Amino acid sequence: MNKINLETSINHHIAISAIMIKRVFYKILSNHDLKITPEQWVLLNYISESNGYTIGELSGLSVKDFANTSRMIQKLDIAGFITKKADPADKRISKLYLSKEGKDLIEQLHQCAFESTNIAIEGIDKEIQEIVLHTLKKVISNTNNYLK
Amino acid sequence: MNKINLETSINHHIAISAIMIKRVFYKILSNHDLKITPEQWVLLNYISESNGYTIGELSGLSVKDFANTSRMIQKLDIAGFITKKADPADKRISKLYLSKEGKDLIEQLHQCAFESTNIAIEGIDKEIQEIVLHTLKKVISNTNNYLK
DNA sequence: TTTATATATTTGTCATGACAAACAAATAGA
DNA sequence: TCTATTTGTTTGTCATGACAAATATATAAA
Repeated sequence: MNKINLETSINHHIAISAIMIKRVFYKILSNHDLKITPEQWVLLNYISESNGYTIGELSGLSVKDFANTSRMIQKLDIAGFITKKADPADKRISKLYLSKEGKDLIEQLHQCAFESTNIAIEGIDKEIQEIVLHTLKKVISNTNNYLK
Repeated sequence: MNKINLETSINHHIAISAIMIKRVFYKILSNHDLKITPEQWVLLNYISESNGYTIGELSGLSVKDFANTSRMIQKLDIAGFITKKADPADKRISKLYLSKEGKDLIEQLHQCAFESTNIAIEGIDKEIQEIVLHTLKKVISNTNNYLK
């Protein structure tokens, strides 16, 4: 039998790393008294980088389920960090923008993301970081191809 | 400002990889008609490796929240894959064992885990895999130290 | 134009993750 | 022994992930 050993499984360690990184990010956000989640931060970050993304576009960019993205956007909207502008040409869609509060928030979020990244990669050579990043992109592409 | 670029962020790519790997695992489990989740598989795997873990021990091993581990164990118990044996010396704890059904299941799960691992790491050199594994362990240790 | 299909989004449900609170049993201290 | 604290576990709540179904609008086909 092909028995998996979790202790030497890259898949498993990616999963654990992801959980731990998210916990650190949560902690840092909490330390900064920011009422936002790591997942919401990803969406806000994409919205801040371009004007007028739709929920569908954000869902694709952030690799999140369409339905869940829709709900997260609702929360960001209710919290007042984004504004939705209905598209006159297509009544199904809205385009998303950062509000003033969202713009203020995103500045602080970049700082939090910076802190959590530094904690995670502390003591890891730049060269190694490049190798790992490249390998993770390969993993993402492998899994993406399988799921297509 | 220290602006994070998600496209070159190791943290972000670890998160995305974890999501994609889980999707592949879900898909494979579904293909095999196995009514179990990737998270439950991790718990079952630990239970299969040693006799009589408690929920607390499993929670630590699997890096999962105690409360969530407790609920997942309830589900595995209800589904009939494990059995709980009350400890006569300490009435607070139960020790967990695989049932006959659980033992049958774990064989198939190893095969699924093997498949999903192969899909994820296809085309990645053994050497690189070692580097990535080692780096992920460093990330886990870094984040763990921060959260302590 | 009318109907069928495709697209964008929302809603519902169940499993899991984080976190706080409740509980019961075990253990330490007065 | 009795009380306080610790330990192991369970329950409650909210956010997210997966997935199915519903809804509304757009577009293509007849």
